[in-house]
Amino acid sequence: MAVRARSEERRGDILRAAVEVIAERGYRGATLGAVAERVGLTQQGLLHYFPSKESLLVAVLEERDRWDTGGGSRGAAGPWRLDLLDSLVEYNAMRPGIVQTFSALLGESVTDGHPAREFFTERYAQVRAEMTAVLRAEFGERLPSGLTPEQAAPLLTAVLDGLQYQWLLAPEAVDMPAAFRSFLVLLRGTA
Amino acid sequence: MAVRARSEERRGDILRAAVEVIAERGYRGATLGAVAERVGLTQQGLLHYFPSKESLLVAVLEERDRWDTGGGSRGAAGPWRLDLLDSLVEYNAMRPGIVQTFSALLGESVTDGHPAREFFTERYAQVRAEMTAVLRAEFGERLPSGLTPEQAAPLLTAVLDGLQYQWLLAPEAVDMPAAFRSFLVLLRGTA
DNA sequence: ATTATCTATAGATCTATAGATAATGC
DNA sequence: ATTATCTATAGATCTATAGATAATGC
Repeated sequence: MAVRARSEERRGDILRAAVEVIAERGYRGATLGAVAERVGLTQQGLLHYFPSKESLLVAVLEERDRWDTGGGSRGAAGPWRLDLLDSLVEYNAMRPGIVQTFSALLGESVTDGHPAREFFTERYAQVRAEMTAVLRAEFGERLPSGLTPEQAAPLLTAVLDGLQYQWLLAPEAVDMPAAFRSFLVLLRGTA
Repeated sequence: MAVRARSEERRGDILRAAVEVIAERGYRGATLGAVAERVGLTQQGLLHYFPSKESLLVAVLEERDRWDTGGGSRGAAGPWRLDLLDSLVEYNAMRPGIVQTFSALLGESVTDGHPAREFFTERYAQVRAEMTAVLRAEFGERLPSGLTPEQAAPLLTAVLDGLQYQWLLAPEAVDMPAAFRSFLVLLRGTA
């Protein structure tokens, strides 16, 4: 039990280090050696915990999934509300590292045969469905603009991602939370 | 003159091949050998035209700039209109390769010290300024929602990028041009 | 002369496998 | 026994430099 606990701890350390290194260099640019060094292991020592580079990426993505769906503020079915999304954006604005990791991975994932491609494809289908539910809960079948929740959901999703890139590239110039609130004004039809 | 012409042609071929390979593997994953092979050269032969991998990337980005600013439909100062943006999105939806190249590069560019980072930082500042001008031309100082053009411009930009990722990951599920038109509905306040 | 390409190769890395060694838990 | 790590290393690549060779334009 104690051993298992220590082992789990080690894996957790490695995952955190991997998230950092991916933020800095992307998945393709990340090396097992760089991740290992960050937790005080040799590259071969790291492979004891994750038998291949791809298995490490998969673990990072799985943790992300748990974080997304297990996080306290909502259940897996997602009782998100627009104002909670707002808080999420504010929260993200305080964690540039994680935002950078997943923005880099999303970008890479559109290339052919990328090991995260399927993850993101499924994830976005799910996010669109959730956003549709949020919008329906907030506005019913029609937003003030006349759009349906199904029409607005991909836009809401796109704004979240697109703002992240702009903010990562120019954090001084782009106030991500304020911009997101402006988008909510747009959805609600008026200030 | 004939030599210069042939040389320029070769460089153009190499650039096109580089755009393809970057779409498939990103910049970090792209190899000079893969690009060279696509134009029937050895890797060392390619280095005669571009002395380093980074110089090839720079040339790709410069060509993109020329394409963006030199394209027939507007001058460098950018007499864009919202309905022309609409056409641009439709045009992009027919060119998944190029969209993939620049979406992959944007994603990579947020990682530390990426050679395209400065390019994208400057480019987005410029795009936001242009979008602000477009919105001001269309709506004046206030959109129907009450937002200022400055507030709406990053959102317009974000939607363009975010929709591209969703579309690249699931072209069957996401109708990018239709979604963009929905966003225009949102900006205009009503259908 | 200059331009276009090629062969050879140095010098770096990277992932992953093999196998040894030490420490831990029954 | 099992777990945790390490050293050694095979096998692939990759970028970039050096220098030869052939072709083109004065």
